Parts: sequence; structure tokens; C-alpha cells
Amino acid sequence: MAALALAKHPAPARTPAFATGAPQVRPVPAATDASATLDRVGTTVSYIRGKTIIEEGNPAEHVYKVAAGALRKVRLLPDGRRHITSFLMPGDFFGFAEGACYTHTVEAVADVTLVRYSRRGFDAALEQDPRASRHFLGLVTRALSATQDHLLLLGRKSALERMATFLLAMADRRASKAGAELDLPMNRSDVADYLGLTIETVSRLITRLRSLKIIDTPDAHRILILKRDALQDLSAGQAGAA
Amino acid sequence: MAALALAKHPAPARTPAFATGAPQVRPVPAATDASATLDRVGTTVSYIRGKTIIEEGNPAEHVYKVAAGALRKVRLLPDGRRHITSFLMPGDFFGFAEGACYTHTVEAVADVTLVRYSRRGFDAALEQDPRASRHFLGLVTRALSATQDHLLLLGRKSALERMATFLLAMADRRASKAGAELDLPMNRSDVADYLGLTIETVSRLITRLRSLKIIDTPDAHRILILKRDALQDLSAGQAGAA
DNA sequence: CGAGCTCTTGATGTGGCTCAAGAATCGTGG
DNA sequence: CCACGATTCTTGAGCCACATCAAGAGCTCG
Repeated sequence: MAALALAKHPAPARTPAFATGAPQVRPVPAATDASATLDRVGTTVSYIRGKTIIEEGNPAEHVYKVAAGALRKVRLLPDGRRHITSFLMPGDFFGFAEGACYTHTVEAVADVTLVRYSRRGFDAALEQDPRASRHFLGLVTRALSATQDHLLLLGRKSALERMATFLLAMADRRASKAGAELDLPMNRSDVADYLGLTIETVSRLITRLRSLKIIDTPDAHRILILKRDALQDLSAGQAGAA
Repeated sequence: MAALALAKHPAPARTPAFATGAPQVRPVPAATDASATLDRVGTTVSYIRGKTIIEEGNPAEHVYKVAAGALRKVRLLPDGRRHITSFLMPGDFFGFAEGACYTHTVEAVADVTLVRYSRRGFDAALEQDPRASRHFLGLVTRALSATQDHLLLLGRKSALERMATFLLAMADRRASKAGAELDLPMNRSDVADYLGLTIETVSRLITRLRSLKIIDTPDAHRILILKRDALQDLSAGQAGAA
């Protein structure tokens, strides 16, 4: 319900590319990676922050690749409890490891630009190009491995360990080159639902890490990692070990 | 360290097929499924309950398919906390979604019979048979989906909901045709480490479900599901809803 | 038939949740 | 550019689901 449907009158607004509820569609740019077959059938689309891209249960008609921005893969329990399976960053695909229907809702955490493929075109490309399906086997395998790491985190790690692990993982994925500063596009609620915690606990953990001088927080969405090795220790459970 | 290395002197023992620490090696039987290419390069091996088949961190030299029995995929935290990523049942493969080294230790929960392939032979088969890599893409995709379900369970479900979900899933996978009786090959400790709980909590939950007349337990490893729909309700969180 | 597991049950403790209330921050309209 | 309402974030107090600690009861298997 948080997500509005397509805007009827695309009103002029600040950022031209993200002005409307409806995605901006542009011709696809140039081929960059191995799966060149794909790039011929893709369409570039943009969505504003908060937009729902695909919805759990809907027929899986498209496959997407993230070009810019960040998204969350969400699952809901019938009573409204929410879980975030993963965050999607530039280079990630989504919607391709599905059966007939999507298993997750995917929403834009920040303004995003995506490349969209029709499921049919995508599957045909897999069929044609023998290397492509091996390529995606690799992709899914890596996704599986990351998901298994997350299982261990949710099953056996304390709140502090989860937070430390999360910050390190995010730092690896989106470290702005400028030193150890890390930009978190998602809000506390997203982090909480990703780590199996509550907003309050996430907030308290960040405060704790700040008062331990392990991180600093110029603002709520910016994290400066001061002691990476301390985080590393915390993430695996050895509190004050050398 | 719990696992002994290969026994030097295979001593005579009760069950001929599982007598020794070293696996019994037999010529491979007949081809049964789609990936017929594989069946030519496989070797059938058997291990007794408790045996470690592959160890996390070791070079990934073999791929296995479960022919009979049950196994657990285990991960450890440096301080000894244990997590079980999944249980492996007949038909499941393991060791193929790996990089250079295994990411999990795999141990036999019961006596098992496996088909073993060399990694090289396996990869070659994937290379040769264009259908094979699509086949395994499907396998990994299903594994990913199951793992994501488990994430939701660990991230957002209560202990009782986890237990109900687990019993239902096991019932689906290994229902002996004889009614709703379910044979749990793993012990309480395995279940606890799979569900992110403790042995005591698992035991109490089973007691609770028994006193609610939702299940019955002829013995500790046998579960009789009396009210499947009650379990179904519990597994998603709607306590006493119609 | 006895040693050592595994499982169950009880008593107590606690990490993280819930409830509650401010404080920042963001976004929007004037 | 500023004001102000709406979010989002932080912080505190109290509680509860599940963990921990402890002990006894069954099984298994030698």
C-alpha cells in the first residue's frame, strides 16, 4: 500500500529521469559483459525510490539487471512480519531464478536504473548461447553461497555480530573509494528486517559501535569505519581477542 | 576432530555394507535420470552414521549424489557454535555448487549410500552435455529457493513456528507411505542447529505439540502427525485461526 | 547389565523485543 | 529560504521468549 500506482499526469519535478511513477524507458546502451546475446533484447528503465518493481506471486515475466541504485528483495509473513532476503546492487540480476511466479517483492531502496529483459527472450538467450547458462549457473551458485552465509548469521550470531558482519559486507560491496566511508542507502527498518532484529536494536548497536570508536556516523546513512579489524573480530564472535 | 580417518584394519562387524571407516566401493548401477552422461563416471560408496564425507575448507575434488540415507551440511563458527544449513536426502546432490574448496562439512546422519563423481569428470559432463548445465541450473535454483525460505524462518519466525514448519517440510520429503508417520533420522541437536534453537527448546516444543494432540511420538525419532492443518496454521503464525 | 549417550523436564537468567516518548531529519508548500 | 508536518532515528524502562544451568529418565550398545 505504500507504493502508489502509475502516476496519471507525469508532473515536472526536480530530477528529470525519476520524475514519474512510470519508468523512463530508453534504448539499451552498449554491451559490456560476457552475456552479449542478452544486451540486444534489454530495455533500460528507471524508477524512483520506494517504487515496487516486481511483486511476490505475480507471473515472472521479466528479468532485470541493476545498472544503478539499490533495491531490496522482500518477503512477508501473513501477519505482516517482514524479512529482507538481500539487497541488490549494480551488476546484480533479479527475477531469473524463479519459477512461474516471483517469490519475492522487489522495491527500490534508492532511485534505480535497471535493464529489463523479457523472460522469454532471456530464456531463449540461455538456450542459444551454451556459455550463458554456465554463466548463470555461476551467478546462482554465488547467490546460494551468500544466502548460506546469511543463514549462519541469522541462525547463530548475536545482534552485535550480525551488525558487524553486515557493515563489513556493505563496505566490501559499496565502499566509496574515499577511504573507509560507507554509504547506506537503506533505512534502519530495512537493516533490521535483513538482520532479523528490530529498528531499536539496530539503532542501539550503531550507537554502541560509535561509542566504542569502531565506527563514526557523520549522518544516519553514512558510516565511517574506524577499526575494521575490530569489526572483523566482532563479526565472528571473538570479542576482545587480539 | 570428531571424525576418524580411514580405518587401517577394516574389522568384521554387524552390518557388512557399513562395517568399516573406509567406504565400500562398488561399480555403478544403471542410469536412471536425465543426466545420463554422469552415470558413466560415478562410483557408488557407502559410509556409516556419523562419518564425515567432506570437510569445509578442503579442496572440492568430488561431487556426490545421495542414493540412500541422510546427511547434514554443517558450518561452524570459530567458537564452536554450529549451524546446519540443510539436510540431504536421496536424490540430492552436494559438493557441486562450490568454488575451489568446500564451504560446508557434510556428515552422515544415518548410514548412507552415495554416488561419487570426480569434480573434473562432472565439470566435463556439464561442458559436453548442453542440457546438463541447464539441469543443474534448475537444481541450484531450487536449492536457492529452499535456502531463502529458511532465511525467513530463521529471521522472523518464533520457535513454535519453526518447529511446525520443519515437521511439515520433513513430512513432505520423507513421509513413509504408511499414513502420516514420519521418521526423523537426525537427533535433537541436529534439529536445534538447523532451526537456530537449543536442544532443550526443541524437546519442549515436541512435548508441547504432543500435549496439544497435534502430533504423537511413538519414540524419539518417530513423529505421527495427527493434525496437519494445525501444523500448517502454526507454521505461518496464525495461532488458532480457522 | 552397566556406561554413556540422548532426551526430557525444571529453575533461573538474559538478550533483544515491546512500549513509549523525544530528537533529528526530510520533504513540501508558502 | 523558511516553517512545519511527517518520517525516521534515538533513547529509556520493563518484559518475555528462549537460552543456560542442572538433574533425572530412557535408550543403545557393548
